[in-house]
Amino acid sequence: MDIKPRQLEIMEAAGQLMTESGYAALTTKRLAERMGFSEPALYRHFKSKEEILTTMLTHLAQSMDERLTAVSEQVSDPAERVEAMFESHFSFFIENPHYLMAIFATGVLDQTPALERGIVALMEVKRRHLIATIKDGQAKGVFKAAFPAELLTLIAMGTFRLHMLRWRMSGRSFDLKKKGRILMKVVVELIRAK
Amino acid sequence: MDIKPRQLEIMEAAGQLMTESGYAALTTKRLAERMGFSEPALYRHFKSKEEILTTMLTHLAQSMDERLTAVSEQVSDPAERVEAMFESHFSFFIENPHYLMAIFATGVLDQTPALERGIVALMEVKRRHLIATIKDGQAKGVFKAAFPAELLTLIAMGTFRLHMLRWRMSGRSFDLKKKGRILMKVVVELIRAK
DNA sequence: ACAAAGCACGTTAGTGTTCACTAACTTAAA
DNA sequence: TTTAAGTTAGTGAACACTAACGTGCTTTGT
Repeated sequence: MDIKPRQLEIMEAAGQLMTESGYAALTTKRLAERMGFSEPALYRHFKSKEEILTTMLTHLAQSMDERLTAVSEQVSDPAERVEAMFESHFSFFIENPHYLMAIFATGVLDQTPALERGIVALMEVKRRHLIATIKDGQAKGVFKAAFPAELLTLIAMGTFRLHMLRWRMSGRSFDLKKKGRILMKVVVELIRAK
Repeated sequence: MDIKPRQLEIMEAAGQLMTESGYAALTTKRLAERMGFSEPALYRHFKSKEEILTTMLTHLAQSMDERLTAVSEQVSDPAERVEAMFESHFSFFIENPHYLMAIFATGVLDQTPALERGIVALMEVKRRHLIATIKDGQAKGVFKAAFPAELLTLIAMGTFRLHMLRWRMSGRSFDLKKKGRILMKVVVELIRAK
């Protein structure tokens, strides 16, 4: 499925609205307003509001997969690779803040199974890359092998997510990337084999 | 502010609806239906829908504060205390599943500042208790002193939150407490001074 | 070469549904 | 007789979405 420029604009505007003021703020009226055209014009580009969001999520999952694959190819040391992956995340979300909704929207979207599935799929992409790296690190003796890689992965992802959430709840009052780099470095040091 | 029995019933029903099917599922119509009376009867007990939710959040924050204070008094060893705190959390949410909404609803409620504030306050309660315990542990040489207690706290809380989220997204398909106990034990071992 | 047909992308006006909440009345107990 | 806790009926506002129409560009048949 290829995405047309206008569709991309709409997705960006939709993400902006959600990121700024939450899921409930994303109404067809406001979205059309921000796009500078009338409400029904939206339906020339997407068949429903739900389709806008599912398209965003699959698009995001794909680009994240590519990004993390690139990081894996470029950074060979597992510890450095874990840090690079999160660094890449921070950069991405700072450059594409309209996609932040995918991280914060959990639990909002439960009434629409398609959206829930999209979010789960996105988390699975990140998990897959991270767990592979941590297992690699354990095999190479870089990370502690005494604990299951699944649990270490969960710790790293959970830390990342809460960091993002706190950044948002604070009204973006601190440097996400700078603090995040320090934080994820602590996580890496904690799981590093001494 | 004391809470009447009928108010408690309504809060419980509201929490159930949200926990089962998300925030959007909580409508005055459905809530009245579940309570077995008509919609306007709700307004004899709460002046608005928002008040139901803010009351729930402050009520929860208070009971959580008491619970964590009790744990702190009963368990003196910092490492054991951290584990006991999360153990207490798991037990509480299994016994009071209607309060799960407070953990999952983040980002849903942004349009209503009062709710956002309630959620932030709740997280602060948990954070305050946890950080005090971790600092205590660092002072006693139980936890690694090389990293700021703030960051270790964030790692522990983030891990807990993601564990809860995964439990929910899996359709409660695993034993929250059993897996959670193992997971939080790993976190404690990671931050333990060797 | 060029009109006709089709299509992409807008418009205005309006659909039915659902929402949180209110007005006014009833009833039983204190 | 006041009050707490219900009722029926209905409010306006917001929601996602549709019908029908306009208009200019591109493709196509001859």
